[in-house]
Amino acid sequence: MLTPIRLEPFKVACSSCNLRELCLPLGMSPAQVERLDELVANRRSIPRGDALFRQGDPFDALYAVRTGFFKTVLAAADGREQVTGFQMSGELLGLDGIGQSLHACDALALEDSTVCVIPYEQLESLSHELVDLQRAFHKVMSREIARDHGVMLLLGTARAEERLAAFLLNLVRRLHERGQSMSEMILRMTREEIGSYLGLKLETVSRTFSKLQDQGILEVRQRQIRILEPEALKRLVSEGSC
Amino acid sequence: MLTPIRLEPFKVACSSCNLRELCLPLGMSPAQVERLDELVANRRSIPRGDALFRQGDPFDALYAVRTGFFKTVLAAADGREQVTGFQMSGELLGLDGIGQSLHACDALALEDSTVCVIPYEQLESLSHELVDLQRAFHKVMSREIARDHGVMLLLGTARAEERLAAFLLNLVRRLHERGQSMSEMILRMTREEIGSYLGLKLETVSRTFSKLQDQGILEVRQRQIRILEPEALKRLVSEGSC
DNA sequence: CGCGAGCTTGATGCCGATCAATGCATGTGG
DNA sequence: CCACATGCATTGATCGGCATCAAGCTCGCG
Repeated sequence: MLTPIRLEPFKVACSSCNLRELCLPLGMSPAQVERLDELVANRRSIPRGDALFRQGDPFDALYAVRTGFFKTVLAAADGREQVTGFQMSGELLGLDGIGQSLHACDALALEDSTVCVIPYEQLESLSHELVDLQRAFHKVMSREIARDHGVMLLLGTARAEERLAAFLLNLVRRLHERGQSMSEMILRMTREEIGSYLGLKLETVSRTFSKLQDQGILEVRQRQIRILEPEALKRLVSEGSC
Repeated sequence: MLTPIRLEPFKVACSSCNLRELCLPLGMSPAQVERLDELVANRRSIPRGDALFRQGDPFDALYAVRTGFFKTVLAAADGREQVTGFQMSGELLGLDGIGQSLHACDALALEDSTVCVIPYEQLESLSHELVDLQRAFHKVMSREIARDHGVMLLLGTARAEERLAAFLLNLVRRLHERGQSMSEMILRMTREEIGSYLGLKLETVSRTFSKLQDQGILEVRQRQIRILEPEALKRLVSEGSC
């Protein structure tokens, strides 16, 4: 069943989007980005809690997060779930669906969000014309693969403290790239969702937050996190369990 | 430093390669596959234990395994390592290097192997001409992303028994697609490498093999594995820890 | 034949899961 | 405006699976 595409009353334009340095247009010339405008003509709004797409939905478009925040969730046969990623503005959703022409995971909005719809067939045609678009797209996919390998390393070898530290540093870096603070953030996801992403239970996530707070590395107030000792946090990641 | 490319005395041709249904040419017309022959002109031999490329090497080509067996390894700052994948004939190596134009992991031959060299610049140009090549390449990358997400699910939620069961079923399926037995295989990797891939210690891998043997599900003789009860093995995977 | 890499098996300990209770913020209806 | 419900987070007590440490074992190979 096709997920309905809701047309917004006004046009989107990559060429005038302030996310173009964080999104697909990265590395493309202004003239080429204008060609992208033909392609990315539609937006869609997703209220908090709703799915952008679900595992098994037919794949016919990629999505770029414009505003808001998403998680992607993979479900196993027996019902267990794993959060495979959190996506913020400028990041692409749906890359894992190309291979089977079906979406491979659920994408759920963690807050009211808007996305740009990138019809995949058209992306293929256009990247056929624009070498730089092709190149940019390949880089996006490749970086996703490299990111996933990093997560596998984390899940395979790191202790709870290190997992959480790496997660927070990654999150705050991406937020900083989007103009927010380097040391403070408001988490969009629950402890349970963090735990699912990191291969931990929510109680462990909560305890680890408390421990990092006791050590004076973080200040934790619900979902408001302030990093007091960024160096100590980085040390946790780079020194592993020593 | 560039890894030297050794030219083989005779030409490689995708169009006459018996791996074309498992490799990049999947889904391309015979005429188009012939165009690939221009591109994939070189082979390289890698003796067992040697690296095809290493983390940080400049990226300028992808590699398709022709014969043999590889592992890819990601190293953390503190020296810990994680095997991120095992690759057999027809599978591509180096996809995670496109994004940074540097190889993101080590690729090591687990037995004497040969690979086809796919110069990346030329792959970009040619896939610019051949829509079906572009499409096939996107699918390969997308499937790698989906595979990685599956591994993340395994690492995040599964117990040792289930991890090993899923690993063995995946391996035997891929070997079967290459004409080998559905129930028997010879492992190319050590217990330690399996453990690294699955986020377990080698002792746990060994114990789990023994347990599955005691249960009559497997017959284990060193690296020779026979699956006696495929259904029981599948049940371990789909029912999780219940 | 003896060496060494890789594998198996046992004993013990620890990290994180599990079970359980309480706390805290937000929202809703009487 | 307060009582109560609900969802999320924190904290404690206990348990269990896997890691760790430590011997032996097997097999291929010089």
